Amino acid sequence: MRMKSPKSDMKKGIKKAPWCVEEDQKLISYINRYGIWNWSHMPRFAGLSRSGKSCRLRWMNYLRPNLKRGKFSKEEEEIILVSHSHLGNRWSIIASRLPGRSDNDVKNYWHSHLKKRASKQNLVCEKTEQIDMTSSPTSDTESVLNIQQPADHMNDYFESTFTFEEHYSSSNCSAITTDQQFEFQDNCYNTVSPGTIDDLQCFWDLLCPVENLELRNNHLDLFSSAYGLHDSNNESVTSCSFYNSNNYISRKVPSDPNGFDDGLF
DNA sequence: AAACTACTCAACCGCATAGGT
DNA sequence: TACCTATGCGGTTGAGTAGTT
Repeated sequence: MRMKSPKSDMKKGIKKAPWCVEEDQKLISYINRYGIWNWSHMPRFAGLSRSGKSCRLRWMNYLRPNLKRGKFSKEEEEIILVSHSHLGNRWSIIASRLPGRSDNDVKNYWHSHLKKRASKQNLVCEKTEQIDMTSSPTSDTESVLNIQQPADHMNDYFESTFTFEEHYSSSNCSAITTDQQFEFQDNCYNTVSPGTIDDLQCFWDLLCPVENLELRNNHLDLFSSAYGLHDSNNESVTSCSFYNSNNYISRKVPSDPNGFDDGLF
């Protein structure tokens, strides 16, 4: 929507205008293939005349999988209202309680729909009353604030890569129960990735253009992994997440690299 | 139908912070 | 320790759209 491009901004050949379909497709296909490893270098490798910031914003607010479009539900409105009354304008934290909504969405919705309503109901957060994160929530809001706690834990674990909901959005995965959520959470905590996937990604990113190589498997990219897990038989397994152009898929495979034989490497 | 107004929301800006050198 | 770079966040802007007169 913002169309103005100050002359100073044009110096570096960085485009500032609404994204077109072609640009979206370039960004999506790049991320599908290589994942998110460096926003600032991404535009150059993806062939986009955009800043890394702009690419990140476009992806986070508009292009990433499982973003909800359309109207906010009553429940979502309530979560925003109650959360804002305690947290103030901490949109990213509030948005983390609303799966599929970006902080920008929540912020816009607040300003356009909820601000007036909240002030009428005296729900606007006073600066002096902003929540002390170390204190317990009051009893009347506790239930609302706790609704998304399991998802929050998972979001913390996966940080900027993908959310718990996205992780389980694959059509290959049936509905996930609360017990399964906690089981997954317990499995994932305290595990440390040796970083080999990142190393491999960088290696390919650097080598492919130079050597004119193709990844052996470009329709199913390894997205993340967690080592040091054990299955029900106490066998050592590695939890791997893949992105197959449409969905995230989670699989547990034997930790022994020799047992990892699905043609990826 | 035209003009005006209010609203929506995509996108940019500036700042704070973290991590690397 | 200082500096640099990358990232994330909240504030703000302004074109497009919907509603009203």
